[in-house]
Amino acid sequence: MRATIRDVAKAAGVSTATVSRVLNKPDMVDPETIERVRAAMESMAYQPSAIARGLSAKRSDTLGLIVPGITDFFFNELYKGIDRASQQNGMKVLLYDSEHSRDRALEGFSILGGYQVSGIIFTSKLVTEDYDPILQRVGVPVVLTLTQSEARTPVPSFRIDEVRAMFDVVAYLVTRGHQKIGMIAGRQWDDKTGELRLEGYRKGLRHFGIEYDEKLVEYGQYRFDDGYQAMQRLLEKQPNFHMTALCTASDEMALGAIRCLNDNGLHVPEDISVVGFDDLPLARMITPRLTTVAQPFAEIGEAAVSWLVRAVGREPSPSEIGDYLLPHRLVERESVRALG
Amino acid sequence: MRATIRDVAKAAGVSTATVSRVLNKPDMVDPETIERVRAAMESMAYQPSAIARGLSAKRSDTLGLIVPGITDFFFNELYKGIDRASQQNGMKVLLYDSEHSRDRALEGFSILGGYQVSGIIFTSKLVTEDYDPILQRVGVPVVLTLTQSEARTPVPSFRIDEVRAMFDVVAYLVTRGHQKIGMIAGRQWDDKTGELRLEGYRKGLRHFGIEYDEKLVEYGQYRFDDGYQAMQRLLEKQPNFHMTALCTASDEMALGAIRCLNDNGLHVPEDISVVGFDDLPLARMITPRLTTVAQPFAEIGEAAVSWLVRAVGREPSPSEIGDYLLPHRLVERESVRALG
DNA sequence: ACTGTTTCATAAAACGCTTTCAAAAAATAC
DNA sequence: GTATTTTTTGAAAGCGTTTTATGAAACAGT
Repeated sequence: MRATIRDVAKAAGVSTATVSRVLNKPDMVDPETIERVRAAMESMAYQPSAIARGLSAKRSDTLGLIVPGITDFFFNELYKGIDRASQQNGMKVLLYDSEHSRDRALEGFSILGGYQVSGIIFTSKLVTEDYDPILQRVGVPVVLTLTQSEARTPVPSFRIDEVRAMFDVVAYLVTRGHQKIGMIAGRQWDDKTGELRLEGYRKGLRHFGIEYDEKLVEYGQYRFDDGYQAMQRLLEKQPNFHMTALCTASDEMALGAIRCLNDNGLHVPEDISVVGFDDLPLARMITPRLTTVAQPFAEIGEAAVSWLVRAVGREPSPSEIGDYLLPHRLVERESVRALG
Repeated sequence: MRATIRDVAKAAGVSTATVSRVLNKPDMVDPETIERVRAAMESMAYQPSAIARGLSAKRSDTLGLIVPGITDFFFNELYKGIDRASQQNGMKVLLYDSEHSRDRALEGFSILGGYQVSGIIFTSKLVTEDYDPILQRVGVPVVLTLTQSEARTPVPSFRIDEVRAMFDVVAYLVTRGHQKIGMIAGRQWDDKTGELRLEGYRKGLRHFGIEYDEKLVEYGQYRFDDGYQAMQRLLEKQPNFHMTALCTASDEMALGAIRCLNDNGLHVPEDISVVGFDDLPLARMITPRLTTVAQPFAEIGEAAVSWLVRAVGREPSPSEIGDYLLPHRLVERESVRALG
């Protein structure tokens, strides 16, 4: 049997209220008493029940995290930031994998609600209007990371400037002498991110007076196999291959594309330059080291947690609810060749 | 305000006990009443408080997972298995990152205990005798995955036969004509796994009458940079390079070694063959595709959860507490060249 | 009609904590 | 010294469930 607060109280010769106070607001209790209570706790290895505390105090010091898929390669970095910041604020994190399903995501809000989480971090899927009812009802602050909202309920989002990031990639490529620049873009039913990156690509081309050629663009859902297949289609669309550089909407797809190119006897960056997106840890591990856009995943996670911690228990002012764009960075490595 | 069980009871014209029963043991209540209660729940979007339930029932339907580091590449696959199995059993998972620190790991047990978890999955770090006190005290079943125990408290472990796996690698290499086989092994203060894999390597060599040469062996702590540096040392130790194949204790270190070789103008598998260990998702993504030992991470996670679910609430018989060795598999890809 | 069983539902007591309210004790003011 | 404020403590209510007695109601069997 675990020791309860009553056991500690009895051992220290005080009431449970006092024990509770030395735990939560020690400045309200006599230093000498604190000492006695602490000793009692120590001696019986007392660990307060987070559950009971949660029930009583109506806050659980727990944050809920909803991710679309635990196996997404960016998850680890994002979680690292969230975990770090949570810890600093004395919070635990409850993880929920929505498995890329809208229904499971919705369910996630309910379930996390059942755990009395103090706030919820929702990741990576566009939040559409049909989230409104649940968003209204959930009763705790919600923040978005790596995505944004189209719902009417105002929700802050933490991400990078996708358009600008992809624009930067194109600019970088053009500077290195590339003109025939293709793209493997992201696209799925609830994906705004994909759109934005594509927009950045088009904007880049336009800015440098390059015409948009849809034969140079294919789509995938961010995973390795999608990248591989998209590259395959790109290759088939133009037998006389003349693309000199390729942007992608994710490092994983970049990897897929590179694998596909290799399988077709093409080399990176000799035959074609490739730029990734994300800067996953593995980007610097592969050969050639991948030039890519670094998303500050950990920082995004930390920022989201900080916001949540600040927002819990009070109504955040409208000015606090907006899009927080964190700085991205183009990491030059070896997968891009300067032309001519 | 969230609706409580009392609200539902009132709306349905029954007592809270009845509502609780339709939730937990519907077979004890009249179908008609169930209907009424269900309707009431529906109408007020009732979500039971997992917290209150946990406090009252003294079980939280939550499993605790302690991992050494969230950014370890194998984490995702393991978690996938754990999450899947947990869900099937109506359990949630609470994650705790010990950050490779023994103290944090110990603390993890306490904290998870505070959340009334029904069981704990401990991962990847050798459990030594100093875990005994906490293991005794924790009061819920504990299982180990990807590691084993030297503590006196009996704890089951789910992993592969490390020795055999590495033996298989050597055998595979020898069959392909390799004789000068090096290894980048794992080793850290609390690492049994590293020892076992090294043992398998030595056993393999012995079996095929190859002499163990310590100049062909270096150590690292499983991460990419460790592999890179170990390879560097290997290269320095023998200027007239004559190793034809290299086993590694992890895919990440294999990647590091390959990067290092590439940086030194050596190619895989033309100049040297490399075998990884783990079969991380990225093993099939890189060029060359990595030949490696597949650990059934997801299955290990599932098995661990199943065991836990079976064990909760009763004293598991001694025969159930042992080492569960799940089958590994050597995945042939492209990083090994057949000699001669 | 009178027991004896089932079946279904309720009232009320936990579960381990926090927190409000009020009182006791100590410190300060006059 | 008493009156007033401040500090420190305790009793008890409550958080939203589950669960244990316990009791009505319904149904047999005689």
